Amino acid sequence: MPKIVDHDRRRRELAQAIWSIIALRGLNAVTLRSVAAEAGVSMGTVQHYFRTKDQMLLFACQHMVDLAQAGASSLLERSQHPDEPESIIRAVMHQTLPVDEQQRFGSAVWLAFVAHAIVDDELAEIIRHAWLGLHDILTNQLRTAQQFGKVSDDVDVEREALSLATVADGLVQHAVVGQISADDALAVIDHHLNRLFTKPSYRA
Amino acid sequence: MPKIVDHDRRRRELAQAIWSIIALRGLNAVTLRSVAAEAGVSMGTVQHYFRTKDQMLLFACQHMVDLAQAGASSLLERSQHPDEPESIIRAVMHQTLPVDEQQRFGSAVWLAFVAHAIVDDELAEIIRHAWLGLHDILTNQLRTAQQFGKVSDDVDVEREALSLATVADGLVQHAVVGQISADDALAVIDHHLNRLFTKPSYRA
DNA sequence: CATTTTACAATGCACCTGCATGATAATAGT
DNA sequence: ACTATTATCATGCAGGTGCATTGTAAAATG
Repeated sequence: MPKIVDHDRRRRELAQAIWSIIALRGLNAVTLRSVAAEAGVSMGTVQHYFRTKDQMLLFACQHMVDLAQAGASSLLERSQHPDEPESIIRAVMHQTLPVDEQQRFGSAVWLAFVAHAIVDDELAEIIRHAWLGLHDILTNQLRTAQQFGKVSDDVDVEREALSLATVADGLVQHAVVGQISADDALAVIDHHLNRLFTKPSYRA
Repeated sequence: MPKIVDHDRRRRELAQAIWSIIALRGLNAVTLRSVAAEAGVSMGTVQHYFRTKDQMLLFACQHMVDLAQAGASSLLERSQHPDEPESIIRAVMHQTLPVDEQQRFGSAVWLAFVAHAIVDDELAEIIRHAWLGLHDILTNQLRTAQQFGKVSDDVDVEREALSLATVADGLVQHAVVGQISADDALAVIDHHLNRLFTKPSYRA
């Protein structure tokens, strides 16, 4: 095993251990030793793949962003018809909410990263970039929807995209802390989207 | 000084030191020693007013909630005319956003507490209770607005209150991490409120 | 086969952590 | 004035922290 090791793959495996610790015990429970134990390796191994703890956390966050963006990309490609922006936006929004245990897991980790980004500018840079990606997807889909007459030309696409993104993030907060259920969150999202998209007027 | 000491007042002073550390260096920079240094006292003094570090953080969070609720209460009492729910809601929402340096400070601390609440159920309880208070204010004002015909009877007050609260929280995230400016956040809030409140139809 | 490279582990170290203990001084109560 | 109370401090301690060093064994390379 010792020579043919895919470093990035190994780092990704370690990232999952990091996520587990963050979701279950919080960010300050992440130590070289706890990560090593969670991953079932020695501390030296963790050090071998991450020069410092900071870089370890940055990678864990970046990898989470990468996975989310990959999911969004596959979601975009899977939609053959480009005239379904509403379902695409709805799917993207649903993807960010803690609808199942795995997503709840991810939402908790993400929230921890966002909070830590306040005092870690490198982390903030990663998060801002991720948000920009989401923003681009939303604006593109909204513009497409406008072209197909599904969304009124009066709406400010930029503002609406920001609005949708912030609603999702706020809902994640409330859901993860246990204030609301995932269904409540979905209802709010759907309510927003229903107001945004002009329903097909019943013409028979 | 040694006998006539208002314990709660002292704890509130220490809470401010804790907030400073959280906002500037994050939650895991909060230690008995750092709090003592920030407050200009010895570590023993901090221990004298908080039995454990956990209780210290809980008090710091609870006190932040108390201050916010006091601000909201004075805001409600200051409005003589009960038929101004829109301005009240707008003021409450603006109060949560990082519009000035002090609010930015508070928003950062609050976000740190929320994120930590994921793995600290006592903290989560405080936060859920605070959110409930905000929710009550919003629903009450929305219902009042409905009685005065300022808000359509069609809107689901509960859902709309939750929607407003989550929008604010999401905007706080984006603003504190530097993705958007406070003005951007205010614009989104105003946009939401403008859609919610029926404008006085130009009838002369 | 010899050698270099490399994945992984074990350990040591200076520092920090929360918390407990003991000391000091100043006041409140009597 | 004496004593008990208490606010504050200094210090000690066991455990945890990130990181550096060293060791070891298993391949890949020539």
